[in-house]
Amino acid sequence: MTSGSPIAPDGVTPPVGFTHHDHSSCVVDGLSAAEARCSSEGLRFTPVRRKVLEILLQEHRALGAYVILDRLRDEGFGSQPPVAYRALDFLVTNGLAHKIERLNAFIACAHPHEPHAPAFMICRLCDAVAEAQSSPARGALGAAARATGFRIERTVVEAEGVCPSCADKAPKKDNR
Amino acid sequence: MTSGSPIAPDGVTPPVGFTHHDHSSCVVDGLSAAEARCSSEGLRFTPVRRKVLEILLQEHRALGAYVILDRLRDEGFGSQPPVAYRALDFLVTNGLAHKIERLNAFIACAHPHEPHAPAFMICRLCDAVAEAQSSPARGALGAAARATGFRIERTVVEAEGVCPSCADKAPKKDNR
DNA sequence: GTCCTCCATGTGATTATATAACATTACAAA
DNA sequence: TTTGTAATGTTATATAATCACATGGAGGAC
Repeated sequence: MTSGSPIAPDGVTPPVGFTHHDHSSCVVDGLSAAEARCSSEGLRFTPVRRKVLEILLQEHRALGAYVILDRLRDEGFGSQPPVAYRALDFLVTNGLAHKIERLNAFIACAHPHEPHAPAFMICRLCDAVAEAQSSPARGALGAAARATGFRIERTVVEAEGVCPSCADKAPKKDNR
Repeated sequence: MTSGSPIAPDGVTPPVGFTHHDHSSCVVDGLSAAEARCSSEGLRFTPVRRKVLEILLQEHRALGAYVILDRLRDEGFGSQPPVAYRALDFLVTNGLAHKIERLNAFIACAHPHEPHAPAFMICRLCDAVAEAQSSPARGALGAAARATGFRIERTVVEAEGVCPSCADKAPKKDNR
């Protein structure tokens, strides 16, 4: 979506989130993609839901529900937890946002156009989160599932580590 | 570890957890493996820690910290949250147990012998959890990490779905 | 347009999960 | 035996998520 993503040597498109990019377009594009999706599917993209998505789109980090709630209050919306949780539930259910289980926090979807199995890279130094695609059915997990007869419906794939810019800043192996 | 694991057609050893097996040996073997590991590495396998691992080993399900805490109290240990959380932290840190992030709950490690990147299959109907191996560096996530320069230190891989025995009981596609 | 229904929002209260801070006790090494 | 360190216990609190119920607003049936 964002223009100018460099193509890595092995042909994989690296995800946005750790790299410099035109961030204002993230917000604008994300909101209009959501708008399109909701109108085409008959979903109600109400002010709270829109505002929550906008808050999430403003940073490539996962935000806790209570941080979001604080910002909602500042904007004049309700200030009780269900306000935030309901909007987040709507966004997650409809693929416009994801929950990062490791952090009990939420992030805007980077690929809101089509259904996908997301995977996340979480920097433990700067908290940046980048979304990539996963292919859970392939690989060791898929093989184990087939071997046991387990039917996979949804996957959580999250990698914790150090993003490139933090690795540059602290070139030593900075294991906490 | 458990004797008699059938080998699936494609050569992958299916994980214990969904299949019938000699469960008493899970507990016994798990405790003695932990004992061995701790003594070889100079770790203190204290009564609370041992009891928590025993509680976890008793079922192939993830248990919340407060469930564990209840059982600890029944056994005469301290009854405040840190008692459970500290023991769990010890077990997780030393690879004797894992946290299932999706459930905010804990499970005994099924492969306590060597370092590994675990993957879990969680049945949403009966709550059974089986541990398999993952290979995060291979596959799409590893490619994305290499493409961005992200250094993976730890991965969370959890699949939610329906285990074979629940699928047999409710053969229809039982999407909740 | 009016009514009606459904869904969304707002609020207070509560439950669930996890950590902080500090005192006390057990262990092991010198 | 002294002494430092790690483990345990307790009180209190922080953080995350849900329940239950009242209110309000958008759209369809008529």
